[in-house]
Amino acid sequence: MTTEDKTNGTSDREYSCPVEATLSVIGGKWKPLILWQLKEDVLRYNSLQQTLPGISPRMLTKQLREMEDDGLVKRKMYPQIPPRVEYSLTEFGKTVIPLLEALAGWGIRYVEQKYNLK
Amino acid sequence: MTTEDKTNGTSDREYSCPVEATLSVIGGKWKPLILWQLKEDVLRYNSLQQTLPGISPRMLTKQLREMEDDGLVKRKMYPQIPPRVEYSLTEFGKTVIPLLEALAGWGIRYVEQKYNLK
DNA sequence: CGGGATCCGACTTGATACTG
DNA sequence: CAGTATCAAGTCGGATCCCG
Repeated sequence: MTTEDKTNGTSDREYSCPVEATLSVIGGKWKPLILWQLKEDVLRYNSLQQTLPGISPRMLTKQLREMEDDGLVKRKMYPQIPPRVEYSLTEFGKTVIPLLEALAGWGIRYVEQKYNLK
Repeated sequence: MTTEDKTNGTSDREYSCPVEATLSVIGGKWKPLILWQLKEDVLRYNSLQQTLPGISPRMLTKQLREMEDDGLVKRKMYPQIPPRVEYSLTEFGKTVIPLLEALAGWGIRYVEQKYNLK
């Protein structure tokens, strides 16, 4: 961590609008997908990577760390050789699921109206 | 409009996930704010610009056009000198408002948990 | 196995000046 | 008034390669 490369660094930001705050938390390219995978499962790093089509380790780690910092995701590591790390949603993290469902629901209607009526 | 500059061109994209689709529509930096302003008012270009703190004309136009293409915003122009253009939400556009409210609601809880519990 | 460190290109946004 | 045109800067995500 030298000149860092923080992406959505949600730390110490001020939000003029709470919608912005939410989007900065779930708006990462892979975050919705990751959250969705963790919805009802505890998953290891590699399992996550396999369920996500084409995510690079860099991105997976980065987005997981950010969501960890934001209190959505819990990281549990077992000090073994080889290491074993499990990711899961925190209680607070689970509160985003309905939000994701709402976003998905609207997205479906959006796609419909776009390709039927236009 | 020569070499084009399309940003979130939501045209002809394929979404593996409907959440992505939604975010591409409302995820622009100023879009939530613009939609919020239009929630119950019809506004002219300049009025919009004045209610948005620090948006450049370029961005305002771009995001409005995208939302117009996506069927959220209606643009009505009166061919006068000087010109008069009014922006408003379409019926479909109004369906995003509850979504924005949900996002805002969660954002508020997020900020609370972040600064109280940490 | 679960990452960290680098480097880079593409996309997104901003600042400003100008115009029908 | 309601935008365009242009140029510059910032941000995000991807590709590797390497390590404990």
